[in-house]
Amino acid sequence: MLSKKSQYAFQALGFLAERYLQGPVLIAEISRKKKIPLKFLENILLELKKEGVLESKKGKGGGYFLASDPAKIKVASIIRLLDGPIAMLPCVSLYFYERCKNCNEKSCGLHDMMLEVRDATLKILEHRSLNDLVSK
Amino acid sequence: MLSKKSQYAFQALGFLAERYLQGPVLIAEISRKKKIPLKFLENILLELKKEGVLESKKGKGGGYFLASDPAKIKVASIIRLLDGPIAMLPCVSLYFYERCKNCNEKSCGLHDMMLEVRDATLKILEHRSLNDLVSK
DNA sequence: TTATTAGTCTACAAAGATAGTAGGATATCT
DNA sequence: AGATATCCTACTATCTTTGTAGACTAATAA
Repeated sequence: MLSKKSQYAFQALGFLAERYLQGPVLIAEISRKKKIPLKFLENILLELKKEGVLESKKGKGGGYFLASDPAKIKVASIIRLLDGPIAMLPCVSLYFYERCKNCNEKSCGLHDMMLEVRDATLKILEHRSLNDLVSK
Repeated sequence: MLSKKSQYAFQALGFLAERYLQGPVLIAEISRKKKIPLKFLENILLELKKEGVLESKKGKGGGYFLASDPAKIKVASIIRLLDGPIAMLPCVSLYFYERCKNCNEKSCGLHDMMLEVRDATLKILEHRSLNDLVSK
């Protein structure tokens, strides 16, 4: 399951995608509209900023906004930033790979199965962007 | 990611699938062959027994064995028993469903996306059995 | 230049999950 | 009775999750 952090992040990012190119949005507004605990949201947005997903402006008229076109920001990449691996096993993870101790990957049924799951999952998540979070 | 518990469980279940109908297998043997901490494995197998996946016999000549044909035991059901939901969001889970507070499911982009992921995942895991864990 | 606004940063804390371990109780076989 | 092997409860240590607190910094406007 996605963590609360990721779930909140997607709600916030969806909101920011709707407001893309319309100037900075206050943390407090996102918090209010999306019912996300303010201080928790602060931390999440800050993290997304450090990872280059968001930009911000301080002071009056400030707030957060997407660093790039929402169509270019993949859902898969956000999950990886905040929750880590998408795969169900370390030995089938693209970005967080770790070797299995006990099985050799050439002949491990579980490995093959989870590789299939990973591919099916990424086929979806790598082709969905923040624009897909915007309700039409 | 699957927990260590699930990962160990699949190794043990794969081993028991290979030995199906060949009599009880000792916890100690599984622990040794699959390099799983003995006492941890005890707990896992006991849980799987309580859930009806395994049966056991005490005393000399005892041990664990599959309660039914490995071809009939779905990988998806084992994950649910030990780790809980397979879906990435509570609101798209079949067996652990919980309503979203903030989004309505009719028009939530994330909901739709994660529903797709769930379906793609289950399409694989619901059609794989313990026999698929046995190396050929 | 001072007050206000709004994000930045570090640290902390409570609760829960994870990954085990310990040791005695119970059932079964010889 | 004694050996074997699972059963069961409880415990612990560590990590992760889900936040909260409060001081700091930057930008704006009066």
